[in-house]
Amino acid sequence: VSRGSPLPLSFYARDSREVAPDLLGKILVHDDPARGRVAVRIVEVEAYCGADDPASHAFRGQTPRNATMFGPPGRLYVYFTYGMHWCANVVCGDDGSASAVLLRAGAPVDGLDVMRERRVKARRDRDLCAGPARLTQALGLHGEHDGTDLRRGPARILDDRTPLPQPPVVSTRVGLKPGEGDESLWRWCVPGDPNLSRR
DNA sequence: GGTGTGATCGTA
DNA sequence: ACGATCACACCA
Repeated sequence: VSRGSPLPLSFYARDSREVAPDLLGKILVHDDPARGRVAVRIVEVEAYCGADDPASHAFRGQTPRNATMFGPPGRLYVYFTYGMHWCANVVCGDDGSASAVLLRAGAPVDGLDVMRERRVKARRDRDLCAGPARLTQALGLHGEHDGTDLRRGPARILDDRTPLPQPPVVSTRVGLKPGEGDESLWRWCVPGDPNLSRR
């Protein structure tokens, strides 16, 4: 089901606002040695723009937590928040630019049974990956996957050249404080997809 | 469908 | 103290 080719480094080595819409429709896979393969098709993303973006973890400079953001593109930046959730980003741009794309939602395509076990609270399948922390939990990703090379695994992004059903729709980012970049149109999603974090 | 609130702890 | 969130209660 989840097949495709890794994306070239040049795909990731661009501004996150260019990479973000291009990530829609791509396959995010986690080949867990213990649980097997789980995979989703990416349907919702947000761009975070390094030191210039007050909403970005990179805004206040490099720390041990966000170091992966400041590294080379094509890696996974996984962070812990609200004392209980993990969220995952794709590192973009040049080495040191700290540009990244938050993965906010996916359409499950493989390993549905394992996702349901990991996300016992999900009432229906469309809740499995509808949200950044839900997606990360369903895929079985956490702190140990911070820094993963997305062209190598165990977490990877694949392109199976499936066209989007409709062109991406842009909107404002979710969960930001007023005045800290909340007005920027840096969220993209596949319109009408049932797995979005907001309907 | 919508809104409001508590959980829970690493980070700065 | 606060957070790139979630689940649940409750109202419509």
